Amino acid sequence: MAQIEDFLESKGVRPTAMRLLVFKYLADRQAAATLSDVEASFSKAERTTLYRTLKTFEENSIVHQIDDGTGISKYALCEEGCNCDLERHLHLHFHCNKCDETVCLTDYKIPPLNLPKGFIANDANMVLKGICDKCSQN
Amino acid sequence: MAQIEDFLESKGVRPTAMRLLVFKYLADRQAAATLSDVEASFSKAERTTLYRTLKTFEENSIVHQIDDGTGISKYALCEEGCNCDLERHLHLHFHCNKCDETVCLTDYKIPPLNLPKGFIANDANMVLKGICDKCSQN
DNA sequence: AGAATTAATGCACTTCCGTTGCATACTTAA
DNA sequence: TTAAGTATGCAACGGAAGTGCATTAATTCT
Repeated sequence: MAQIEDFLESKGVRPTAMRLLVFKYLADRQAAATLSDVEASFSKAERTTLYRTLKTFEENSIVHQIDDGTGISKYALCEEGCNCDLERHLHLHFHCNKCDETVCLTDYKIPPLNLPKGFIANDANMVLKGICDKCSQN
Repeated sequence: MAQIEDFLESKGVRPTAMRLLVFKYLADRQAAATLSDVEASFSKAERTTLYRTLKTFEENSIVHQIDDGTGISKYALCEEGCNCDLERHLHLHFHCNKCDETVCLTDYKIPPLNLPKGFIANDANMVLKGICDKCSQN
C-alpha cells in the first residue's frame, strides 16, 4: 500500500484512500474494468467519485482507457515503464466474446502502416475479438 | 434511383422511399455517418425509422457499422463486392481529430498477427486517428 | 496551531445515444 | 378484397457520460 502511495505521488496524484483502493482493485485484476465494475466492488463509494478517480488516473498516465467496441469505456493500468504520453498505448487489446472481458496484449504492438498521402496518424486503436485463452480451454 | 431500388432488392431489403433516400444520402457522402447525421438531413423522418433503416442495412450487408472511438456508432456503405459476411470488413478506418469525420481506407487491410496460445480471433477493429487528407492540406 | 486556500468527495440532475413496445399505415400475397 | 406481413410513427425507457454545486478533507501560509 505504501508503494502504491509513493507511485501515485510520483505521478502527481494525491494518494487518497479512495484512490489507493481503486488502484489496488485495478492492479489485482487481469482484465480491463468498466466504471460499473469498479462501482460494483465499492458499493459504498459514489459513482461520480469513482468516475473522476478513473479520469484523474487517465490524465496522469496511470491507466489507459480502452474502447473495445462494446460501447463502454474500460480502464486498465499502464504497464510499468509505459510512457503513455509518448507511445500512446499502441498495443493490442483483445475482447473475448464469451466472457466479455478485455485484456491488454502489451507485447503486441500495432504494426506500422504507410497511409495514403495527406493522412497523418498519431494514434491508433486496435481490438481483436474472439475467444480468449481462458475461455478456449473449456 | 432505379439502380438503388434493384440493389436493395438484391440484398433482400424492400426498397421503400425512406430507404432509397437514406441509401442515396450515404452514397453521396464520403465519410461515415452517425444516426444524428442522417437525422439532421431528414428532418421530416422519425429517428426510430432511420435507426431501424440503418440496422436493416447493416443486417443485410449494405452498410457496416464503424466504432471509431468517439463512442457514437457510424455507418458507411459497403464497397461493391465486399462480402461482408465472410470478410467482416477487415479494413482500416481513419478518424480525423480536426474535422471529426471517419472514413474507410478500404485498400488497407488489417495486418495479420500471431496471437498468444489460446487466443482465437475472428474479428478485428482498427482505427487510426490523426489528421485526414482534406484537413492536412489547409 | 489556526486560518485560508485548494483539492476531493457526495448528491442531484442533465444529456445523449441506443433501444423497445405498441398502435397505425402501408404492401404483398392469397 | 381480405388477410398477413412489413414498415413507420410515437412514446417511453435505460445506461453511460458528464456537470454544478455544496460539503468535507487535506495542504499551505502566517
